[in-house]
Amino acid sequence: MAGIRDVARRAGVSPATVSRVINGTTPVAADKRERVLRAIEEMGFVPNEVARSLFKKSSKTIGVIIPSIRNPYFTQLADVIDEAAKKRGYRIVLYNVHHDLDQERAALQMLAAANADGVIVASNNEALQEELSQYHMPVVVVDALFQTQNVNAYLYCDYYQGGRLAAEHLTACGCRKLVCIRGVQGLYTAQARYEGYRDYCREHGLTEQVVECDYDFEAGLAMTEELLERFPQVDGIIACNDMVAISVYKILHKRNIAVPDQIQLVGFDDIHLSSLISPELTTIHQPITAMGRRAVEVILNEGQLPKEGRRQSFPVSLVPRETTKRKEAVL
Amino acid sequence: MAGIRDVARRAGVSPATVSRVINGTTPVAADKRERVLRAIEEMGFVPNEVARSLFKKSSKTIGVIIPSIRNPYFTQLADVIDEAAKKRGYRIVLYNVHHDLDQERAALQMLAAANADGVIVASNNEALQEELSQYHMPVVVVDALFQTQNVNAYLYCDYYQGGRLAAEHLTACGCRKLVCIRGVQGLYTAQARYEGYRDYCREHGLTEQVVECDYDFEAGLAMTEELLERFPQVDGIIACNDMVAISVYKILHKRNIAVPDQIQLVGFDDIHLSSLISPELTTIHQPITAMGRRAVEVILNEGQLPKEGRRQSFPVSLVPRETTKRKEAVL
DNA sequence: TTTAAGATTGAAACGGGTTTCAACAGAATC
DNA sequence: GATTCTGTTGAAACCCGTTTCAATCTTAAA
Repeated sequence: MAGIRDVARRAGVSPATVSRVINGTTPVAADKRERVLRAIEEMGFVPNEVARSLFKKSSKTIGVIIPSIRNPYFTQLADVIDEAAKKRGYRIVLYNVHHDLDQERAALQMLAAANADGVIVASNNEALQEELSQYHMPVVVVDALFQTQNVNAYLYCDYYQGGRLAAEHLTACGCRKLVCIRGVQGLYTAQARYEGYRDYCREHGLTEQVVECDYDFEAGLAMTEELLERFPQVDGIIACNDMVAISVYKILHKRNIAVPDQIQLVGFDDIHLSSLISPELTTIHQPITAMGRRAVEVILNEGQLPKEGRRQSFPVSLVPRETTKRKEAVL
Repeated sequence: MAGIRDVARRAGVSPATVSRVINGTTPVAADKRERVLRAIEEMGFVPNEVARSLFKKSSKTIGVIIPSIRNPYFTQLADVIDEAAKKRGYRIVLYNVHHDLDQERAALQMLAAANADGVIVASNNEALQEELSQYHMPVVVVDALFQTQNVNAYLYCDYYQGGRLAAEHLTACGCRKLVCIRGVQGLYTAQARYEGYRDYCREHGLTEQVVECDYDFEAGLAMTEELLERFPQVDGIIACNDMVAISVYKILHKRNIAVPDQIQLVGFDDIHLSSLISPELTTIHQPITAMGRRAVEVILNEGQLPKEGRRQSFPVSLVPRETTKRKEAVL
């Protein structure tokens, strides 16, 4: 492994000069630059990133912490962040913390110890929010919202409006017995969706019917069975996310319940998959791409940062597809 | 940011002693150890991982290079590797190289420069195989196979057998006009699957019908249209992977072609998703979990390493589900 | 021609743990 | 009591690019 001193010796200059050639920090005489470049080429020298980042206190790395690599919502987000980061010469380190607080804490600590230039956290552990500021690097929380101010930004969607839209759409499509599968309590993202649904129901004289479910499909499968047990007359289901919606569909399909004819279904997130499966899933679109890109901007301190409360909300929209009847058809 | 020298001062010992307490490399007198631990606690000291890895030339990191983070096959693999690595105190750094040779080369270089302890490559660029050995770290190639020997191991499946199994199953289920959607030529994994299909056809007097397609679903959608155009009488389709199979189903569904009644369908990989969608996908199972775990073992040099040719093949199996008719039903 | 200003360059310090090496203390052996 | 061995400990070197600082060399202004 050739080091910068080897290159320097071969080129007949000092290590400092080699460094300057590599980084272009200070002009170097043309002939020396030439010799240095040739030596680098000949020796296949690649500067050691560890040594470099030890001094610079930057590793050109952005940490991305996601609760599950199995949920396409998060991999899609990670993909967007990855692309945005690479465009600026940064790389991302993806930490899959399996919804586990300790793993998340460990990831944060590792990132701090690895001189990461920032962390994007797509995780909901309120317990950790307090600790986030002690690491001296920019932190952006995506898809969650808390009261604490020790984070550079919260990027989230108008989940409340999403809940409303879903309920409204199902109603417009003819449903009268809506059931909301809400995410586990305590999560803002889950709570807000539910409240949107709840308020819409109250305003329109519909009965609230709620079950609670984790964000993954195993939970979705089990919960759907229970849901059908408890609410046999259901004609419209709002799932807490697309993966759960897909599980719901699976159970309905297995039981020969026609979608959307007997029961209509709305998901949440609008992951790619939801338009790829058959039938295509009606869902609430989250601007994942915009959120991911924004997260990178905030980390790298570009453009206008969110001021008041360090929060930035993104709009959601309903994407009508095949698991609900077309509104026109209903009229 | 407290450093080891700060801790040492506070505990009234030398930095060397603090280091010894942290790493347990040399016995330290009980009272001093006590003072050091207290100082660490009080100052919230976390050793700087960069400095540590600069000296140790190890960063407790395993690089994982995947061609696409959108394909669940790779994220599932990454998840398994992640779990196996964490169990041993290593972390993974996931590089999503978007099927791009330059990005892959850059990832490798970064990993080398970052003192990674090894790299698991799930990518098929033969061009890169030659370069792999120049990085002085263990490299394991998963889901690919080449002639070069400058890699610690190749872990792959019996794709050929997979191709045969798929053809055999479809035939057993009553299909006579099989079409194979094979992956792009030049990839061993794609070639072997195709050859299994081809040989089975030849042995049983079936006509070979082949189209070629990238491994992602956009390509799958387009290719299915073309396939139906070129082979209107098709009654059985073998897709190069599950994502493509899902796209195929989507098009068939859209055209009101019944699966499995009119056309039967077999995927490849057996990603989680294939049993989650409706109808559940009949597919060729790859032991992703076993491969991922093995990859980590090889990187960390545990257990018996593959000897002859540094290759290790894993068996595949056919998982009959809902996109093919049950064999019994046919008999 | 002289002086001030600017461009290059290398020696050495630096960042922050880790390890080597020599020194010292107390214990065991003769 | 002298000697050897074992257990502890700190000073300093080390890992390897980067940067500071002062020195050297040009070039331009006076």
